[in-house]
Amino acid sequence: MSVVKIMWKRERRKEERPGEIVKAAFEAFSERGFAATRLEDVAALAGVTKGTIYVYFETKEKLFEAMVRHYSSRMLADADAMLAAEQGSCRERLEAFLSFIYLRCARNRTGREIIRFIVTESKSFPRLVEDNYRDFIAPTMLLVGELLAAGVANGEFRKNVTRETAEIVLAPMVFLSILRLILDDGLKIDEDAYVAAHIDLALNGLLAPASR
Amino acid sequence: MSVVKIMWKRERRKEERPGEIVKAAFEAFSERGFAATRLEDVAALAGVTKGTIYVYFETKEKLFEAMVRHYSSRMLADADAMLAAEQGSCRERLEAFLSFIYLRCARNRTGREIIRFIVTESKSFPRLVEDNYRDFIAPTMLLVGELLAAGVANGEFRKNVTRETAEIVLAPMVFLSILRLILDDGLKIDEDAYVAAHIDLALNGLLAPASR
Amino acid sequence: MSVVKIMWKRERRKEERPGEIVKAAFEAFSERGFAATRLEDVAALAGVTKGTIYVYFETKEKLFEAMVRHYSSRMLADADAMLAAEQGSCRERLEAFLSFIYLRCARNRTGREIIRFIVTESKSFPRLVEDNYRDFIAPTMLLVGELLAAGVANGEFRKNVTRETAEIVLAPMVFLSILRLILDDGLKIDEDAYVAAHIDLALNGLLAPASR
Amino acid sequence: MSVVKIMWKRERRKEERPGEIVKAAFEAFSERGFAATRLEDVAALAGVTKGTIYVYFETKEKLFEAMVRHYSSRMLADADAMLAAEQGSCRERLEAFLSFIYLRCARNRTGREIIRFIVTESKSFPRLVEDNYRDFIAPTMLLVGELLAAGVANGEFRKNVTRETAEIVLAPMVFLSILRLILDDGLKIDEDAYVAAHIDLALNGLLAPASR
DNA sequence: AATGAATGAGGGTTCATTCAT
DNA sequence: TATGAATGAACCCTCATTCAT
Repeated sequence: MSVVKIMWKRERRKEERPGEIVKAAFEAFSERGFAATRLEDVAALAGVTKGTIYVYFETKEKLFEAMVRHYSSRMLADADAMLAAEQGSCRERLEAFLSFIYLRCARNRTGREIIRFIVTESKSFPRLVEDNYRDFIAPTMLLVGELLAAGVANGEFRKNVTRETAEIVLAPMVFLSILRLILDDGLKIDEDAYVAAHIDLALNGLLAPASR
Repeated sequence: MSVVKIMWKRERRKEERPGEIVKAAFEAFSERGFAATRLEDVAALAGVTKGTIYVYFETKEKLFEAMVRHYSSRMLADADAMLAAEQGSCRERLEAFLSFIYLRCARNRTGREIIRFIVTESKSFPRLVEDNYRDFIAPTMLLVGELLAAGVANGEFRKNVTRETAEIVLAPMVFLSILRLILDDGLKIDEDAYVAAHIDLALNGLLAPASR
Repeated sequence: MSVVKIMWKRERRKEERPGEIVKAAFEAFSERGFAATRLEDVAALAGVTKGTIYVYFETKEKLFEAMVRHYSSRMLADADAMLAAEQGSCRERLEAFLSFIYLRCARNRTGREIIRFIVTESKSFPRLVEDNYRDFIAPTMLLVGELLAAGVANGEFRKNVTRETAEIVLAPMVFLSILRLILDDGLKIDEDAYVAAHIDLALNGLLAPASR
Repeated sequence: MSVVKIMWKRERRKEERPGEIVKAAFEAFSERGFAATRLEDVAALAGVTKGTIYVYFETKEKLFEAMVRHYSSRMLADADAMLAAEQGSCRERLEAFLSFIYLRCARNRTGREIIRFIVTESKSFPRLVEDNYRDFIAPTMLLVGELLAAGVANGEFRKNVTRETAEIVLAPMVFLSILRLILDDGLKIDEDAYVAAHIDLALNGLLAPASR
């Protein structure tokens, strides 16, 4: 394949190019952040030259935004449907949702890197935060909030669920993402055990029955 | 008289310069990240010129590292002492420790920005993560882990505390930091209520007594 | 039927393409000068794509030269014939020629822009000047010079007509062109009055009869 | 001198640098026009590196504007004073003024190149035309207009002096400038004879006394 | 003949770093 | 010690040109 490639000086692949460049941009920006990434690196990763990037993207900023949009767009997509589809008690539905979101965010490199982009570039790309908050974070919190409220209503959950509980319930997932992001392969954690511990703690708390 | 004054100013400055530059570096790097920050911005904030920075710091990288080291060094310092000093039940000590660490990290801009630096520059400054993990994150987890173990041992806490529980217990604090970092003043959360909800959930869990 | 039509369009296009490109080149190069004009602009104005230009012209330079040649070629064409055809006194013939050349150069956008090209690109395209001087400027001066000489010979004109008089007689026409070029619509001059004043001054001079 | 220069890797000449760069800019922009001139050429001519230019000028455009402003600022400066100081008849004062302005514009390379800049870059730098028209061209025309009006008033000049006469009287000077600009050393004209012929024609016209 | 995706050399601009003062 | 003029490597972006279709 690469031999053929070498023979073809100019490959014309209008359909595929943008996708390849966005993918390369994801890898490059993940590796070094927006400012420190050279467009030449993106180009090299995509197997094109610098100029080609500008055929499809106006500026480095626009490429970055397009890339984040591409990778975050599919995130919430079916979360809603998934939660709606889920049957059973609120507890079961919460467990299912947590498992689902772990899969989508923490245990999925794409999800983790999106989180990194948001933290890393929130100052330079305020829209990145705005969009993600509006389209992903806020709706997720809302979903969980409604689930919690339903649980309180039907007596499954304790009455002291508050406005902040959703954030607190989801926090361990974000934290695991962060730990993976900064420690990479250095993180020695059994993720299944982590998720199980998370669910257990969220549902049952630390206190022994006797202590209550 | 004015001669004496001028000399005084110079003498004092000599001592304070590095500190002023480190402070300026914190502000500048917080605002734009490492790569996008110009040494000239740091210099302007410090009230000196670019050249002066090189009197005290070899490179931009060294300045960044020195700055992070400076601001994170005092973090753990007294956490240990504080926890040791704390009396009372494990539950009380945990509550105290959580409050303490919220104060130190999430509700303190310096702490939050250190978290951002770690997430933002972990790839470019692996030592930053290594040092912080070794000196701060790991010890903190260890402290909490020991506290939890003690609570289990004396019957205060449930028996299913695991290796991962410490991370999960602390996660909401990190998540609050992240939310503040990315939403800045846009975050409409009552932090006292958040901390209270966090402690309540960690101790009691979601499930209503009847559901258990 | 539509097939025939389409073929017709193509056939006709084939003939017209170079002309359309040259026309577009004139507009584009007029607007921004040689260096600052992008071939893409020319293409867009011509209703073709960049590649098409290269079907007809080897380089940007060659296109520019062809364009200037095209628009300046017809300038002198009939000036000679016109002057030869003109009957009457030398004074009448000079008046006729000045009116003619105003029409051709100053009051005609094409003529003005050619003048601009010559001034603008004389350094980068020495041939442009050489060709225009040889084919247009020099012959024009010669024509006027001969007319002036004839006038001197037959007693119509004063005897102190010199080698430089032709340039001086024609200068106001060039100056008007320049003013139009740089002031565009901002030039508030009655061109008819200008031409009349020019002819009057050239023939009669400033001095009142009494002063001579 | 150059030996010394070679030994000094970095010359610090804050006072002289901007002037040297402006001078180099004049040479470079004269030679190739704004768009085709590389800042590196300017730097080389000024004996500095590209970066140094940006110590003193924000952009290439700003440098160009500063350069034109520098070289055209002194043009009108004393023209007014000169004309006011001039004694004698209107005819003598006009002759003196024409000689003066030939010296300032046509026979002075700086003056000629300013004229070229105005023609060349009028589209890209409208301010260049505006400023020069307001500060130089319009006042010059006004001066000459007043002189002509005075001459008409005192009977020296013919009564048919009009609004356009000033332009026509000055045109040969501009035309000589243009010819020099485009033909450079190729222009075989005796400038003294040209000026003399100009003045003679302007004053006396072409027509022989008998023809009037 | 016409297209337009792809190229890559080159230019404007930035900025960490140096060093004479 | 402090300065800031000067440097030059490097980066983003442009655009004339090529060439497979």
